Amino acid sequence: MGVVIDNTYETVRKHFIQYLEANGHRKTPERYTILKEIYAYDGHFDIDSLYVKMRKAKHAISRATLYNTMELLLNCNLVTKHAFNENSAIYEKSFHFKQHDHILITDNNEILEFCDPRIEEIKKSIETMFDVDIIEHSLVFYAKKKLKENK
Amino acid sequence: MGVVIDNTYETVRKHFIQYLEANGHRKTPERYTILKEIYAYDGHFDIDSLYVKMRKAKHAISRATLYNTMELLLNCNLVTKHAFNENSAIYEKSFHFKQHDHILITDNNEILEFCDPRIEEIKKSIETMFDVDIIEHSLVFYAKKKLKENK
DNA sequence: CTCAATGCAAATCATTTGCACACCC
DNA sequence: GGGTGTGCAAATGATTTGCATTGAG
Repeated sequence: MGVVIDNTYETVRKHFIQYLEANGHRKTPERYTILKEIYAYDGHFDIDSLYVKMRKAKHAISRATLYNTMELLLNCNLVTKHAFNENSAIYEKSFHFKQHDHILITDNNEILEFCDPRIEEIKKSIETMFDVDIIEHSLVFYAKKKLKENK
Repeated sequence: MGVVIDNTYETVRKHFIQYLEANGHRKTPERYTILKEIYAYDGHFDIDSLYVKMRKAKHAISRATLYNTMELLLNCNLVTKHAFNENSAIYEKSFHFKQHDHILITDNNEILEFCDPRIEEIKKSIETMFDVDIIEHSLVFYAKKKLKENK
């Protein structure tokens, strides 16, 4: 019961290779390294965190290459990009992961995830009402943790 | 039937004055000018557009002051700030306007607005499920206009 | 008078770009 | 070999900051 989803690095790498070949991009070691490090992340990350991670792992990969490669990974849907805060973009790996939306705990910048089918319904209504095709959406709740009642 | 809502500049100005006094901020002419120009806007705007508008109206107000004042106006809920695109922030006046969410038409960066009560329901579910208080939310649909069927 | 607010210019920070060199194809 | 990809450093663009001056209270 339930679909077995395979998003191990090996599978994801194959997907990336397909994309690179289909679009005439070179298969450089840097690109694989970046993909691997991204898929080793548990949650969300920004470019600077990724850059530091690379440095610690002794990979001499420049920021320019990180930005370049993120563009490729976005195009083949292996990562997703968010603009939660106005400063730096936040990314997360996204291959075969269940689509979800986010809750930002403003106290500590913690990021939670949730799925709610009603968003899909709203989306359908909007498409009909405005005669548009919705390509994607972003729903973020900004919240505070409820204080424990120590009555 | 229905509540009469007053968001003329005069009323909004009173609200701003209350806020300034309550927080010990000075009532400078620049602040009133900025509020007035913002409320003369029909839709959304960014800081640069506002700056140019000021210049054309012969108001010698610096960008620094614009940024400062936006902060005050955000605090007293007279404007709302969005991060639709990752570059520059987008603002809109918000006093006693019906809360709404946005559709971004990616072809031409047009911004549409909609209200859907189901978001409020989702919000309540999330608050219960995660034991948090949601302060605000942001829902954006990125869409393309549907091509006319000329069959 | 005093200190917060302003205007200007310089500083910052994420991201982009230009260019010489490296290496995938 | 040829041209894309890379690293580096410089450029960009939005926003912030430092500081001398102004003016609201």
